[in-house]
Amino acid sequence: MKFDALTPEQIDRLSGKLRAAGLRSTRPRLALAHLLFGAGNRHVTAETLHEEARNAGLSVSQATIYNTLNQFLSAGLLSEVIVDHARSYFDTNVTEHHHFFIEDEARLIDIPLDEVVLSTLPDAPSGYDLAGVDVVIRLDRR
Amino acid sequence: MKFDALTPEQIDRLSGKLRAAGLRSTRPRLALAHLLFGAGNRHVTAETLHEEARNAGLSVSQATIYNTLNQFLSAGLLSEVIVDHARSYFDTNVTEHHHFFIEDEARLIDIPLDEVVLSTLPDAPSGYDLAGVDVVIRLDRR
DNA sequence: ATCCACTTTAGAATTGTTCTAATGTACTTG
DNA sequence: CAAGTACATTAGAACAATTCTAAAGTGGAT
Repeated sequence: MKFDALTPEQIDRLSGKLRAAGLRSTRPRLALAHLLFGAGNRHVTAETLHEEARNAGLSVSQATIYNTLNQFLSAGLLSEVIVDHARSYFDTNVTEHHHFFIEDEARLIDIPLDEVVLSTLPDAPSGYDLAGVDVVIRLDRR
Repeated sequence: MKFDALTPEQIDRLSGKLRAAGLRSTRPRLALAHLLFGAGNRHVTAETLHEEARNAGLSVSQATIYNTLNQFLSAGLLSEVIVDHARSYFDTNVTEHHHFFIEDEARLIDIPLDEVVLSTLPDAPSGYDLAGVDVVIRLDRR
């Protein structure tokens, strides 16, 4: 899955996505965007994405992996999931939703928003606004 | 609030708590236990606890802060809250509950369990057991 | 085609945390 | 209650994830 393997249509689509987010369409960004957004929702860490890139025959530096993930995050193309302070997890699903986290496997699974119903929530303390509600369901292997 | 400032009653109480948790009652552990469990529920990071200890005239090494927090955690005297991958937060409230997190101030506030009602939860994927549900409500200064 | 701002990169730096191994201290046992 | 031993504490080194630096490269406006 080298850069050359992308069809002009794929390039146009990803390029457009980058542009729309205010980012230049560069070769490394296109390739990483293809890995990230090419098929369904994904969860990656800098390390897993870097390895995937290497396996796909791409040579991108670690710094670019970090830069790109952070740029995509600020641009709203990715969201971040905080479940583990050893590693940052990035999620291609940027709509509001929740997560299962399997610690043993360092693996995340999305939970659609409607599968978690919060029927009672406390008011935000005065002087503060609610910025988001994260529900993480931790799982153990049976 | 030096070690000498602890009354024999306080020492007995904290000592008992450490023993009950299977930990030797040592001078640094007693002092840190006093800071942690001396008054109401607390949230600390290694850094805030270390500073508090220094302010209290205690000289405990950074390594002891980390060792002690981790030992208290394994012993069930503390719980850990994962809201930020920059820092580990420890909570003296070891009962099930949830949190407000004010990112700007790096500050946590407990939410009693009954103030968050999860009326619908997804089933754990097959092969896995539910290990815990963490709800974090992120707040912004208005 | 040229230029300029933005990107990428290798490697150094930084940060929170853990490890190492030497010294010190609580507790057991004789 | 002395001595031994298992556990604690420590300073500093090591570590892992991430960010920074500054030099070389590239996209795209002109």
